[in-house]
Amino acid sequence: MIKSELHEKYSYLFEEELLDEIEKVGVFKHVPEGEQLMDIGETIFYMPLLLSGAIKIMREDTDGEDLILYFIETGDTCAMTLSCCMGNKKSEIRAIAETDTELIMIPVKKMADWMGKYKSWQNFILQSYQDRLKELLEAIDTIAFLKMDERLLKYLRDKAMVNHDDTIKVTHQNIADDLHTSRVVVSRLLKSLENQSKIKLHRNSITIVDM
DNA sequence: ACATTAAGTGATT
DNA sequence: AATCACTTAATGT
Repeated sequence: MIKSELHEKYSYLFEEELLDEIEKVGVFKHVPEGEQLMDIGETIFYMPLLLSGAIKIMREDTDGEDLILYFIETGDTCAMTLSCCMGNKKSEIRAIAETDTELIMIPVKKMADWMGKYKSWQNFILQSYQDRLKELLEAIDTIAFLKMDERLLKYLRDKAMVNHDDTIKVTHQNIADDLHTSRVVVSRLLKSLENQSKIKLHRNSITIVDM
């Protein structure tokens, strides 16, 4: 079961021997929606390879308030673990399962081995690093340059994307927490987005009209 | 029927 | 955009 899923999702990236090694040392894990995978300051021992689902990556401000950075999906890995093999052992971010997620945990010490051994692994790591960096820059742009209503719309679209569903199950308060603003502001902006026919509001859920 | 939680709104800073 | 204060609507017990 693990084997078939692993091959299905990663055979286009990795050669057979590497897939076999991953299978041998990797630990399969199912993470239910909402569960925290990693917290700020925690030591990283495993690098996660996503098989299905999505994970929300959050940063924390000085008062302990959260702010969403981005989502990672199937085929992605965590950039934090990548910088880990360069000496950083503690996580700078918090990771929470956005949906039910299946992943394979690979011991961090294997990463360095495989870097020299498998070209495909090296490519994957470098590519992931690049992807994450790009997403981080995008997150900065979003926070710095977009107005709240644009941020909100982007958030909703991203969320719909990773959930593969244009109806999102959230409360206004949940959104406010993720975007680091207040519930009242979210309610008002959502209302105006609804008036622009971009979304439809229901209790505990929001439907995106035009993707 | 009542309590609780989510959402809507005016006014103020 | 944040906060307060209050209202209204939906849902659970």
